[in-house]
Amino acid sequence: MSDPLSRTFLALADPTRRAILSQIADGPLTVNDLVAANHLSQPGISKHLKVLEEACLIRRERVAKTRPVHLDPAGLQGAAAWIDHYRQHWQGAFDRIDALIARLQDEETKHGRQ
Amino acid sequence: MSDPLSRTFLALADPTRRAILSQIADGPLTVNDLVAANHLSQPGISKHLKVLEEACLIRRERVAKTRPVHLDPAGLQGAAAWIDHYRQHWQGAFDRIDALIARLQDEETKHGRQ
DNA sequence: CTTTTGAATTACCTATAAGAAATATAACCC
DNA sequence: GGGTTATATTTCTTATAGGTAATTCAAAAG
Repeated sequence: MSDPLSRTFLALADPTRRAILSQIADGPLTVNDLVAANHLSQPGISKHLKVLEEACLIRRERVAKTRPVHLDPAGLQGAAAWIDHYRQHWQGAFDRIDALIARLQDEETKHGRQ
Repeated sequence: MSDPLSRTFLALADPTRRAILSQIADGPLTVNDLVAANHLSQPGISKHLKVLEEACLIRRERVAKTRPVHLDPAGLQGAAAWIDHYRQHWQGAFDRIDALIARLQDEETKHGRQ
């Protein structure tokens, strides 16, 4: 219903789902592994996995009875690209803030001296 | 209620709010400017701005009657940091995919020759 | 002080999300 | 086939999001 980027950010806007991504970062895990790692019911985990899958943040394969869950770079690619597009602006803002802080500290120092 | 990172990603999970960030990327705009730019009611815009502010994605100052809206790098800093932490994994996945594609193309070429 | 304008808040409605519990599907084992 | 295990789907409830309209607040202008 909503656009892919919104789906991706929405999927990331949940601590459990971010935890799942973190847990599969170093290799695939089964749904049961994820149920054990996140004290949540199995249907709850499956629902989160569906959200992550529709956001292209994970992929699921089929190994015998289990469905190992993998990181999918595609969804994160979109989010990272969007953020990168603004990074220069933020960087500019960082620089301005750094400059402001430096200036204030400098003036404070002068005050202290007088 | 939820953690800062979830608030930030949730704030980014809406096209109108991303549009607002885009519109103020090159300089502050007033609420009325944003109402005109996004066909949405004024209370609607104000509600989005509140979400963005609580996610530390914008700041609002007070100039006479108007409240110019600025980008705030703080919120995006958190989101970017989280994503960067995983970028290496995705990059690894990218590389594996690239390698796979290259290998498949190579085999296809061999097939074509035979 | 009254009016006007910019913006925030409230009230309300509808749609969707998150959670648990129950049930269904799918693959393996005997 | 029948049982078991792994996972998905459905159903229900509660909470929250997003939208509009009406009201309120705040600052400026006359």
